[in-house]
Amino acid sequence: MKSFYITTAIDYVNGSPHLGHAYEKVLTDVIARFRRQMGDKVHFLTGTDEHGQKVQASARKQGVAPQEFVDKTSGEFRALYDRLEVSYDDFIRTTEPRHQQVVRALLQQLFEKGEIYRAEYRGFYSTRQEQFLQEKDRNPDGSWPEIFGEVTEIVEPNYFFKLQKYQAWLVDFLTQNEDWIFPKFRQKQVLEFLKEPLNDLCISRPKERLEWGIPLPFDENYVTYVWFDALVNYYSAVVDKGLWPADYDLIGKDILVPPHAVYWPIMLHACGLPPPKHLLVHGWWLQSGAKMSKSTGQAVNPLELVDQFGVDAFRYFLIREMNVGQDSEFTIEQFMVRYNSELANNLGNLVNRTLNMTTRFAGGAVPAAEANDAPEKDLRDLWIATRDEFVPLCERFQFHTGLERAMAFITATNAYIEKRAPWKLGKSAEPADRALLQTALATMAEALRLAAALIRHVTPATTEKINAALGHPPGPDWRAELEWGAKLAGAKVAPALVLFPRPAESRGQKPEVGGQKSGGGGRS
RNA sequence: GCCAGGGUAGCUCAGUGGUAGAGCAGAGGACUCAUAAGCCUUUGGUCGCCGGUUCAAUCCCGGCCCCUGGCACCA
Repeated sequence: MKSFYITTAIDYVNGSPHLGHAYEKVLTDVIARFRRQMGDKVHFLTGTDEHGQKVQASARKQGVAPQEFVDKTSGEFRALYDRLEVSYDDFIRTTEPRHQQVVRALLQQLFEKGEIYRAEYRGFYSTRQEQFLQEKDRNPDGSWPEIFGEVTEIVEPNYFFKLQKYQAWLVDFLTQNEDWIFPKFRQKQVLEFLKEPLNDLCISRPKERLEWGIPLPFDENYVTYVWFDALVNYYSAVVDKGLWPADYDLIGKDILVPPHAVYWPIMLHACGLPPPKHLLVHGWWLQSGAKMSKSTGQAVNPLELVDQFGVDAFRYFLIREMNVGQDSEFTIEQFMVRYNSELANNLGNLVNRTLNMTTRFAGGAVPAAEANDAPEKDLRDLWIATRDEFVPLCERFQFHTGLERAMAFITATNAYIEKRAPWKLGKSAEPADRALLQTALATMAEALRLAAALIRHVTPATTEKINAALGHPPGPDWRAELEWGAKLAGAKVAPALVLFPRPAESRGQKPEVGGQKSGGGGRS
């Protein structure tokens, strides 16, 4: 059994989870579920990033200890992912001892090898914001914005990691591994970035200014600053499991360069470890719609759609709408279009009419097919083509196209039903008509079962409900579930099932999705 | 400014060196098992602009315009 280790970015807990966080985890989950179905032994890691200046400041502002603060906010992220049926195998928190130990061990190792040295760090510091500022924080005229208060240039000793030393190695690695990053064009951006010489990386902060961090093993007056703390989680979580390197690290495009594409592989290389096999870089959900809803006095938080329309509808939308790697617009209108036309009208209604007709015309038991004429054969041929195309699409992360094909098959199944018109056959006592009726009922039930099996990694609960309604306990082998057969003959079906009820909106009213304002573009 | 992505039907997008595609929306029709769902038919586009290569360009090349994002020690 092939092992497949996949990670998400860990979320910084200084804030609440939003659409961007949710998307990344759902996308990773869809990949993880797909790989499991394909027979891989999957290890799926997610978690939270919990140290640093901002967390320390937020905790102080709330008058609680940092640990108490991160326990609470980390719990929020985890609760969301549980709600979204994200099937992670491990949830790592950077405040956990198992992580801190590994970070300290790696730092000690690098220090002893001379990869870390002490030097003066120079920068402009805002006392009010308790942070170093960057050149891009300046106003166009060179002054510092008001919110930073007094800004002074300070010089303090810190520890640096010899990043520049490995620049040539990294360029070489990227040149020789053209498919390291998906989508491919992102890799070009990294090489572009590497045309400029790197500086070494400052990896510490003195404890008097930042105490909420992992102490450096070789100087307890300092804590680790950011990179060795955050990035190492992918490794520390599996250090004793023999799973490194990861097959895929999923990240947003905002944290590709420099952290994941430059710092991380170099850090690993300096430690004598291989880089992850691949990075998968996703885009952002743009929400210009948030502005629009403001003008109507009704802001929309996409996460509220989960409660209103169900987890699977939400997951379906995210995966159906986004071309992995690109950006996409999130609007409630588009969500409703997908929900109504694809989930409710096309799939949901197929489920209900199938169950209803089986109950009405066959006493609630799926008959055996008795004929195989052109309509059956055509549908079956389409199924074979759809299935054969679907798996490779998923392997290339083209999940949205896969779902489109699945929907086309469902549409064809609806069309097949019209062609056979079981409601007419049901009125006939002719033996030929009876046989055709049985064939039609068997065929539509089988097609529905197959369609549900196909999209299981995106809509696990829906697939389960459909199987249950069809009286079908799925087997352990997903590929076998995709074979057209007579698995359902004799199965007792449920009389009816409305999976995706049409909302008030479709009757001319806006859905109630008011609430607090949502976040921005979808950072991880 | 540099780099990248994108600019194709009202909307969201797919696509190919050889008379432009899908879904949704719009129009018409037949049906009634079903979530007033489903099915059939159909309107609709100088494929961002200008040049070039070619028998032929939306697709290749050059230039330009517009939108989005990145340009490091921030995650």
